[in-house]
Amino acid sequence: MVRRTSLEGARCPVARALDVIGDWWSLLIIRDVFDGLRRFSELHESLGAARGILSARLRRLVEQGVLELVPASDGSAYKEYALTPKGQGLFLVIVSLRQWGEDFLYAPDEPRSGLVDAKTGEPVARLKLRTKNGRPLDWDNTLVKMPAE
Amino acid sequence: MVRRTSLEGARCPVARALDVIGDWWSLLIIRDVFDGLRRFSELHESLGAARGILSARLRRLVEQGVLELVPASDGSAYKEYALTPKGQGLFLVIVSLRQWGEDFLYAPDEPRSGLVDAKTGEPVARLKLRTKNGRPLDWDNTLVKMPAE
DNA sequence: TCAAACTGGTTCTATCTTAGAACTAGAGGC
DNA sequence: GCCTCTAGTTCTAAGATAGAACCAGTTTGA
Repeated sequence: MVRRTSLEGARCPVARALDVIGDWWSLLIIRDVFDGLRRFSELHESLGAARGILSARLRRLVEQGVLELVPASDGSAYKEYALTPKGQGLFLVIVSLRQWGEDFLYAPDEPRSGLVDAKTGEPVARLKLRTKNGRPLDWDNTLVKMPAE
Repeated sequence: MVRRTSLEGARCPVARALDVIGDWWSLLIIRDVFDGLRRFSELHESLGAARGILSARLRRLVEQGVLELVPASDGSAYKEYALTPKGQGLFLVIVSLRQWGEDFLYAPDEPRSGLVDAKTGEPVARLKLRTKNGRPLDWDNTLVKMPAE
């Protein structure tokens, strides 16, 4: 880790989250696992990260309970990486990053990939902020309420 | 930057997004700006980042069009940082990180902050994945469709 | 008015991380 | 059994960060 100041005990959930998956490679690893890559060598080839770094990141993600090592699905004696429920919970983080990237980081006419319903091919809708009652909300109409303490 | 391999031209929007805001400090800076902090000294105090690092990150975020320098709102000759539309687009990324952090990074009885409607105090709902038609969807029923090329 | 303090940085060095290559132990294939 | 593949570990050079020191322009206040 480069940031020597750990955010582990921070009051802010965003800071805590970034302390776990806010480094250079973790979210890309997790994206690849969501995309079906499981084995060390697959991840190494896909990401191009140095093996030492990849190894350290995977170990940390396992320690943090985001990934777990399970027996390889091809029946060999090797292991592969799988998302825990905690790791699966990161899907919307990936989706929000994807949607932002599609909106602001592509030339207007540049071809781009898109997330679709695997069964019907129907595109996934843009994520939307709503109140618990389902009323749409903009960011400038929100505020963070601190615990009563 | 630590990652020497730039992801700028990557085909994947997640990779492009992380190339812009995937470093150690950028998302925390943006979170603070969403929370109303604007001035260099406010951000420095809130984040505890070294001044040199904070300065470099802010400059990069301005270059990337995520933040912009505007005249300070107190009428002084100083400037302050504000979110551009591109920066405002990151709100759902912050919200998804916040919700994940609240779900998985807090002890069950630990007090936590929450995002609410500023006008009514009504809590913000969990983000939910849906198809364009509004049908709820789980992560394991999605796939990434590549452009026709 | 003019010195002191504040703002918003820049620059410096020691320390830590990363990239990339070389090396290794165990599993599989022939 | 021998060679290759898998999944790492270890090594070094190069690059990034933390924290302190420094500095120019702005504001305060006696």
